[in-house]
Amino acid sequence: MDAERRKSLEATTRWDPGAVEARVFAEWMEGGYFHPAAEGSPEENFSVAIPPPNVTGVLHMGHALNGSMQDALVRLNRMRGRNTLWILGTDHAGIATQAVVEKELRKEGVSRQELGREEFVKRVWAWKEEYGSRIVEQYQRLGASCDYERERFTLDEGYVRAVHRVFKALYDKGYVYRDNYMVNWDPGTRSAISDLEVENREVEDVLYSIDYPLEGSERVLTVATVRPETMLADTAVAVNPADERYADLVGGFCLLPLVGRRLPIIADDHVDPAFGTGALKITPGHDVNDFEIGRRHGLEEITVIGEDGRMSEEAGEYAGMSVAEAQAAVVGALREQGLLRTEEAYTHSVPFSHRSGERIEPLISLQWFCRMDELARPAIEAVERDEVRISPDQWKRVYLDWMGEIRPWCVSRQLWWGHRIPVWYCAECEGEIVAEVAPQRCPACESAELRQEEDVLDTWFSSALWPFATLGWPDHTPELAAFYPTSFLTTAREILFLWVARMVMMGLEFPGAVPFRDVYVHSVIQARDGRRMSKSLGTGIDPLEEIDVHGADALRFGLLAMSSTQDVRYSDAKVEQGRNLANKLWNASRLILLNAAEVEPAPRPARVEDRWLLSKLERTIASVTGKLEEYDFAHAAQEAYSFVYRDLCDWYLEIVKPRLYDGEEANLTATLLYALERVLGLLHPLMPFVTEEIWAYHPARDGHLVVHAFPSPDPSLRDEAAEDDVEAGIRLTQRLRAWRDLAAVPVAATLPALIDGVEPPEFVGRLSRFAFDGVGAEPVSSIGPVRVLASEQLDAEAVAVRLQKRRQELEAEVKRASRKLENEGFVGKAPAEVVEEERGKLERYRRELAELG
RNA sequence: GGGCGCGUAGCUCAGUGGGAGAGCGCUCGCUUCACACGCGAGAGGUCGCUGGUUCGAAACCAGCCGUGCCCACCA
Repeated sequence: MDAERRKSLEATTRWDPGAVEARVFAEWMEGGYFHPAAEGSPEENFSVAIPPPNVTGVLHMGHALNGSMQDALVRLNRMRGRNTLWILGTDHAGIATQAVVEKELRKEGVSRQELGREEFVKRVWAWKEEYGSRIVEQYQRLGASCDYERERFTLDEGYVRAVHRVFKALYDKGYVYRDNYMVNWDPGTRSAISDLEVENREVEDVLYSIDYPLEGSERVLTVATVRPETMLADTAVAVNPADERYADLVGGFCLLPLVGRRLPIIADDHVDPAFGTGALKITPGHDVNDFEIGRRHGLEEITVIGEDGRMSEEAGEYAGMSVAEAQAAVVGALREQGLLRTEEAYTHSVPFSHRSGERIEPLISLQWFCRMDELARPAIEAVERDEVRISPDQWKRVYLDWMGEIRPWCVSRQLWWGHRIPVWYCAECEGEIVAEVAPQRCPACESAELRQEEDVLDTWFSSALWPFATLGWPDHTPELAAFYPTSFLTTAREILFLWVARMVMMGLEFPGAVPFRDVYVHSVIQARDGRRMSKSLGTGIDPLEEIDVHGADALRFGLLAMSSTQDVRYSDAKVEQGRNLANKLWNASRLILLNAAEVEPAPRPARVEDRWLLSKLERTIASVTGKLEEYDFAHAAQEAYSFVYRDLCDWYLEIVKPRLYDGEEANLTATLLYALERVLGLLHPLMPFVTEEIWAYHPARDGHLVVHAFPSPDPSLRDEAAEDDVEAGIRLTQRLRAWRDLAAVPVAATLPALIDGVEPPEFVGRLSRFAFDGVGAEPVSSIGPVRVLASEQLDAEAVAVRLQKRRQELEAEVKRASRKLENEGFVGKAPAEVVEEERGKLERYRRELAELG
């Protein structure tokens, strides 16, 4: 270390992440450490595909947690010498991105329709070029060691080829088809959406009972509905076939009020005789159940609500009204005619669009669908056989349950931004051509008048190809050969079906192998008050601000430490704990580095505390590494913290300070430098910046820590005897300090004492300020083997209080242990070693009590 | 309607069959030559409730109360 650097290290008494992080990150990038060669096999290599954030996105806590976990594993494996790739990229996010650009246009007073499709898509690309890398830069602030040179986008050129290849293949197999079917229509985005993008909310509606007159009779059939406006599209009334009340009416007709249409009365099992009157109006055009019933009975499908959420021409006098207006009008008319029997408040769950927040309007619409059952079968088997391991394991069941009941996926969206569906329609022969590239002529009739499908694909259709499309599939690229299947995936549970399950299906169907070996479903970090973190609720906490204030290492540590298998509230305290740990590490390292002699780092224990430290370090390395491997990030972080604070700083460094300041003991500095090197390596996956920066001052440094060897276990350094001896010494030191405190001894006073029994390690007397060479004076108290001698620094009364307290503690313990040992059941049935242990305790307590007198 | 969680110190959370733990907060004491983002010592808990299993339960079982999430086409 040259004089300049030494001076700077001496002066920097606090870890200052703001001054260091950007520089260290730039060094990593320059070193090219994140950009592996496409060599080796997926079995030897380690690869992770990042869940691609939306291009419109800004880094939120979910990304930060997810990223901290992935980076911990990526760095661990890179340091272990594996060829490691972390694939990065962004998602074109159809609806979100289109909405952002449309909003911009509105400010300019232009609509996308006025602009036209081609121009609009150009505008979105321009937006993407300008703002699309924002979130990627934010991942860099976190320290994420992604391969930024291989960044991908779900709409880039190669990706489009992959999507077209997949669409055509699924079409050729008959999985993808076009059909008029009931879909979840989102009036907000004016597009169909999939079942998974629908969320059900409890809503209070009014349940209306309406009388439908029977044809040729004075009787009426009373039906119940929360959506009277849809009656305009009714085409039947259904009753349960077993319902005797209506048996004679089945096959007859009733008359639809307001409209006058004759409605057949049909029997269907779906009808619950116990609900309402047991008669159900059937609206195949606007209700999912009714649609199914209608198809079973061959009913007419009438549509009275348009895609704009307003009543259509078919609604007659109600045409043009909003759904709410039509409802009021219909109810008014029914009331006037005396057909409205009852109105009651009714709470039920109603589908809403997850995208726009608007109430879903079930509509019959011509859309593209993908049949899923064939694709699901191998994806179920792969998880059942643990070829894809999902943990924590309750999520495996959730995955399997959902896959078992999978339904067709509506993949078309009425948007402009996205993968335009590669289907062309011939104007001449009306043929349908599915092709990977735009065809020039119709293969059937040679016509050149071809029109491409207007709709685009669901964004999740392209995301489903992420792990292999990013590696160059459908080409046989070196990247694909080296890194597919990927090793590991972390994800939030909300996209288990939307994304993870579909990747497994597509991976098996196309490259023909599972996309990843391990899926870890992490918990949700909630806002401080326990609500969801959400931008709209204003409950989000900005990870970038946390990084500004406490540093990236602090945030990473905090997030990992607070993560758990259950959802947790965001804990500022844990982030501060991380910041404190970074600072502690920095200062402990300063102590070592500024006092280190010029020696090779090596474990050269000279005293029992050295053997203890090395043994504890071994234990910690094994344990922390094991926790990381089983994705137990919280305990990995806590154990690393505890080692650094407790074992290394509070005890070992305090114990060896005199030896260190002496500067004559080469063995000690060799051991310290060795321990420091291993600690930095161990902590680097969790806290990359501070560890890399400290490493820059380490005399053994031969390159960046990011590619330094991760500490491998060295069982020869385990020493249980040293651990026992030093830990006994630590406990004794703590008891002596507590004794002093209670006896109100001045802090600086050194108390005379002597040892009766086994000599404790040297540090005990020093750290507790007892001198064990006392002679002559009278013992006033015993603490283990230590006999405290009378001196003018002792307040007799305070000592008496202290002794009394200890006596009471011991008496309680003796009582507890005796009672246990007098219990015949315990002595007779508990394992022998448990009983033996209890006997030992009792004896020790009795002995100490006797010593106290 | 079905499923999965959770209820432990003032707060946020670990612990899942043998003496209640961590971080933060709180109290007391420290200008100790790495660090006050520090050091030392403490206080603080009928482990939601009720039963059961067991020599022994915070942990296992049952019921109840409270609370969160996911899935679901009964108007």
